[in-house]
Amino acid sequence: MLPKLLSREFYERSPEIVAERLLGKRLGRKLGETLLEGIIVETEAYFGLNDPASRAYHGRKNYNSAMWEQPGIAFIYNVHNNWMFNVVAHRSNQIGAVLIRALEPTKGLSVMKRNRPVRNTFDLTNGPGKLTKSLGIDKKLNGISIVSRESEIFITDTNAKFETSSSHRIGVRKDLAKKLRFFIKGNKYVSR
DNA sequence: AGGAAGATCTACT
DNA sequence: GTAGATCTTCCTA
Repeated sequence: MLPKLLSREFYERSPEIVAERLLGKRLGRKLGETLLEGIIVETEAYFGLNDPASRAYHGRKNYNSAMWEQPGIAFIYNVHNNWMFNVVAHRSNQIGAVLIRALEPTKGLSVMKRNRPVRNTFDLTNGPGKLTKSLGIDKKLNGISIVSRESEIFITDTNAKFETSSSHRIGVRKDLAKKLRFFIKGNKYVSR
């Protein structure tokens, strides 16, 4: 039996809830015939106009418009020459996204290493810019749906059990009072 | 034309 | 652990 694909409804909740619930889920990336896969081990939630760390803070622009659109699509943008992969997540008529910060790679490691040559397997996907490089994700995939099995990127459910923890978001200049970074406790692929 | 950015790498103490 | 260079993308002017 195929693992259960996360539906549109999964993403139609506050980014904070979705960020926490995405931990332990399986992220699949189809590259032609090849399937790359990893477990999501670290995420961050971003809100809209009231969140100074959010790409949406300064209002809707060409590059950030995905954050206003339908939950369950990819939102990809560049920072310091690194692509950031986010999933759009918010309640209806709101704004928000979840940044995928780190994965534990499970399938297609040799292809990932070709995309991003590193000595140590731990360095393959333990940061937001690293995992997009390893998985071959860039702006071309901005706005694609990830709630169909035909998608180039999709996320499936697992029944893994683990402990989670949270902290303030990494690298942001002005963070909110809430802790919006979530990670799997003790996982070796968490970025720090 | 200039600047800022949710990062990463390298080279250190 | 921390500091500095990086040299893309998209913003504002």
